Amino acid sequence: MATQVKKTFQSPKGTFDILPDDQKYWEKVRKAVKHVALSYGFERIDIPMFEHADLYSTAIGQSTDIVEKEMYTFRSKGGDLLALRPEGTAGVMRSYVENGMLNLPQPVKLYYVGPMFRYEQPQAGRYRQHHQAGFEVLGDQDAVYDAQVIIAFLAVAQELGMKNLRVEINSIGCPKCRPAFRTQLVRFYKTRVAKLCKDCKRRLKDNPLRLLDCKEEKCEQLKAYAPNLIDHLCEECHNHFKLVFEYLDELEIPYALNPHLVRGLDYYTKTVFEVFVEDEHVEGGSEKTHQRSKLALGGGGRYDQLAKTLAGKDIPSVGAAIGMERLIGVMKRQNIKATPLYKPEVFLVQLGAFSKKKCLRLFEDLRVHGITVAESFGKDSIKAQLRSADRSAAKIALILGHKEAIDGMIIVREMDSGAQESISMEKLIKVLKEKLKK
RNA sequence: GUGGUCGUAGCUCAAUUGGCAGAGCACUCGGUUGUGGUCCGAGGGGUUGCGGGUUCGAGCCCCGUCGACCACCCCA
Repeated sequence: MATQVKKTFQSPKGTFDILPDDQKYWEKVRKAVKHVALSYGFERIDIPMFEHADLYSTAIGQSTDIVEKEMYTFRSKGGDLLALRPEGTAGVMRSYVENGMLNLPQPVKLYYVGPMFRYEQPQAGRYRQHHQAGFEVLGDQDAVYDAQVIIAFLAVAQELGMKNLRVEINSIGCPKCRPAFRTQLVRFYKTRVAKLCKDCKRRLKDNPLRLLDCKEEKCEQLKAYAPNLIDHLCEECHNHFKLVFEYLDELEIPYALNPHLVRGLDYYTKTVFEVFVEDEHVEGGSEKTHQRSKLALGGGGRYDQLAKTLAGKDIPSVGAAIGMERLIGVMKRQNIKATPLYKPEVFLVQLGAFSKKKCLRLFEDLRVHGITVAESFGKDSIKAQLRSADRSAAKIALILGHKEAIDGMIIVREMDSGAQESISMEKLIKVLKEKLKK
């Protein structure tokens, strides 16, 4: 062997392992998403984790941050320019068109769960590989679905027992009314350029709508006087927006109109929303102070223009995505419990080579009867095995000594009380099922 | 991409001015016949994130680098 060069491997920047101890939270979230999705009629779809890169640049927009600097693009050996998916909606729409879902009864409701990839500076709750659960309603323009997507989103959080949620909602208009508004906005800010922060000066040229999203103090002040999108919606957008409110009100969903809410993806039209949670998160590197702030759990909106951009088709749609890492982070901070996935019911203790072989068989018998068995076959001493049994939290230990193995008997020990009895092997399954109330 | 704080055992953290790298928890084994938890004892674990430099001597000082966290930016 060549000289050993020490290299300590770390998971790549912004990625992380989901360890066994944490799986229970992920399982709980996946279960809630699945249950809610199916109960609202969303069926599962799985799309590739990479697509042709131009699918995203066309769908999301050339001048968005995601496309400009956050995409993982690479060339395949065949020369195609591909990209790891930075979000789910574009791929779902591509699949809808490609698989002729236009011929299904409309709308088509789909949900997905899986990793997304963005090349960004990581922070807590922000990763280069993160996971989203998303709902999409494709092929219907009715405002009722804008509301339903929001309701489904909240239902997931509610099913998990989450508190302090708030929906912020806005309408960013459509190609009929937005350009006129944009012109007006630019006109307003052009006379006040001097008062803007340097980022907003840039935004004024590239993406004026985002001016409304700035958090700088001086820009905040200007915003108060800036023209409001919702005051300049065309009649169709206005009526649509009003209906969304009416549907949310009908179900008494608490929401707040945020006229400055703008989302960073080009494909949105009409309704946009984000769901926030009042969260306690750590601020400051060394001096850790806890500060309450609102954390975005996810968001979404209507994207009636996306299919036109992508395929020249008219497929009005609306969707939302939940950030799973953030959801789980909040669950932990709100002390929401998840039950462990692995809970052995009985622990098998073997003594001696003959017994060990018999136990291997017994393990199979118990397993096919639906009893979860744990073991530490690698250990020989009864002491070590019972210690493992104790830590496994199994209710019952089965002890098969050499003598019992020959006589066709086995010792059933209740771990809590320490009471134990020797019974014949034939009765074992029956006795265990009684004790475990199966 | 820019700036700030921080990296010591699996985890939580010590180590005086630059002077022998430690503790608790966890893990493994033992406390005499085939019985766990409590208790007692022992053991395994570290190139102090990594690479250079200064120094008789570096966990500590300097430079670089990687990573985590925070802010900007943006978002989930």
